[in-house]
Amino acid sequence: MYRNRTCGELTIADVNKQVTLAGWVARVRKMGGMTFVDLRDRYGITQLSFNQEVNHDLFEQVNKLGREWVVQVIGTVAERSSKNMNIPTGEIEIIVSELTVLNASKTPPFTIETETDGGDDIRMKYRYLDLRRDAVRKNLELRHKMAFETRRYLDERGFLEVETPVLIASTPEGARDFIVPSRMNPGEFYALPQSPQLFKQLLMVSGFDRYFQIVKCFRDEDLRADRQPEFTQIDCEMSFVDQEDVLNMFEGLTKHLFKAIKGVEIPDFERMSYTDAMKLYGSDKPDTRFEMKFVELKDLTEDRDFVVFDSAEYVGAICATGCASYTRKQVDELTDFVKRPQIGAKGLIYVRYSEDSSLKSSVDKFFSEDDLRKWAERCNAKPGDLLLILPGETEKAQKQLCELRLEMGARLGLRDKNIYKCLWVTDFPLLEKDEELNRFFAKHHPFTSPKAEDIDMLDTNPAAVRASAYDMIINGVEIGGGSIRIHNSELQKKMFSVLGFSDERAEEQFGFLMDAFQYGAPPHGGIAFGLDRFVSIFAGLDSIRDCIAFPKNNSGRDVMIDAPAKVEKEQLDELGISSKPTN
RNA sequence: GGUGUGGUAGUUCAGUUGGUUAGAAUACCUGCCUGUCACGCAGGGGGUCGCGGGUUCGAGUCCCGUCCAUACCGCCA
Repeated sequence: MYRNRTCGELTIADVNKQVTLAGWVARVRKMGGMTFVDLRDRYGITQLSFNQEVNHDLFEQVNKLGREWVVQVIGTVAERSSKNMNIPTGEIEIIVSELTVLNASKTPPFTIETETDGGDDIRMKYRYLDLRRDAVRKNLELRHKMAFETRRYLDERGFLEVETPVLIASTPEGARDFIVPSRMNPGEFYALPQSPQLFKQLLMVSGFDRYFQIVKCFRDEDLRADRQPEFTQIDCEMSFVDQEDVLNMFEGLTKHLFKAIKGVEIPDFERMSYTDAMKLYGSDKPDTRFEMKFVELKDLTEDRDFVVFDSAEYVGAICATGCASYTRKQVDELTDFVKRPQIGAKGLIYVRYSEDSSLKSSVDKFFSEDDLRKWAERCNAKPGDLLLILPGETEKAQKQLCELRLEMGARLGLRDKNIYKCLWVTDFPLLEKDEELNRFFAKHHPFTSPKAEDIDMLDTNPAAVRASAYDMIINGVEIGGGSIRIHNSELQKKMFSVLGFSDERAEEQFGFLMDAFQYGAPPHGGIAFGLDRFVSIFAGLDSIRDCIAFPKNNSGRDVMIDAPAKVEKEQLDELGISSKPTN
């Protein structure tokens, strides 16, 4: 037996007990005639105490220990003469009688402490050491709890977890697929799933009316702080449901997770149509922790010979509460912010609504104080506020104003990580037009059902057709999304035709689905959550990498195992693949 | 593919206008220390300034190229 207790559980109640502990040497403090060792496992830290006079040989032995050595000790729990109330085990220590080195360790490249001195790069290379740190370990524990509570909630409601294949076929729409060559079928390839979409719909046809799966998905696209090439979804599907049923079920799941894990009661989610979200926040995933909604000023800005406004399709403003005192420098910073190429505004117009009720703007040459007052009234501005105005082509200006709004929210401290605002965005457009290719793409995916009342417009005005699709947004992060699916083969065929698929191509790619729909497909719909993002929100993380045990870096590399890597020519030959020499 | 930021000791960073032998903290090693818990004190070792080229009497510092990391844009049904 290596141990009978862990390093996080012994308290004053255990005094005089003989215990066996095993763990890692976190720190050795040599005091001359005494040495203290912090012994660490994933449950905590327990202090070991060694006295030169009590056991000279043992004392010699302990003074040879280095950081991260793995040791086993047998000893007696004792009350400390000087206590450390900062740690749970701080009232006791182990008077060690026997010490066994189970394994020595090289000095780690960075310190294994809550506040490590290691940068991202080195921590990823030695991720197995990074994971010893409690900050990182806690994220994985949280992740486990969330997955566990999700399973509990869904199981209690009759959901079955069913595994779907990882080696599937590539499909044309959506993200780039990861491709896997088939040795037994030379020249042919599997693809890794971007989601189990088709399989879960087929499971509905099979009668598994409540399905879920916590499942890895794969997308071969560039990475971001919130995007990994392999990521985990809580994938769900239900039969005999309408949109309202799905929303209620998974609003319930979300509330359950908040309650069970964070002890937070979340009120009923706000709901917002896609159109409103775009109009009021310039985003289909608005951060609703703060208002600062867009206000349209176009009609109030006309006929003053200010060409910037007159030529603009849209003039939008946000009201930054209490920011009238912003200095020239601060306003310039904001101007530079919106002029960055990533945002691309030409400039920023401001109106300062001073405490003395006077109004001053960067466009005083064209507008009277009365004009400005009308703007301020419409924005519901009070003395002391600052209006920030961006003109331009509607979609672009709204996007820019959205970035500015988020920046202002951050500057004003309105994006508190401990506040959670949950939101359903609904009524997404079914289709999105690619102007270059002059064809429509599915905004969600090609299996999303149009709203019943909009189906007629599929022929006449496809762009106006709304989908029974919905996203769950928490604090401006897209946590999940789903839709009611098409379950009728004729409508599905129609959808493919609107998307520009020939009958032959639709048949070739998705014939099995339309076949299945002809064998009694029930009405169904579902949703998928990004578990990594969900955990990150709960943990207050900026990057999903911190809640993934072994994440990829920005270039899609695992720097620890050094993947991806070249393979032997023999392997390629066997697969019938010729390697293209690269420079 | 693009834009910004960064790359200096094991690690995290500082390094002025281009000017002596490139510094600090921490980690590591040695010694002292019987109640520490970020122990303390004294001493020591440790550098291809990412890489390549250029300008210059002289480059960590300026210029060009390149690689890597990172945030974002494009992309992500």
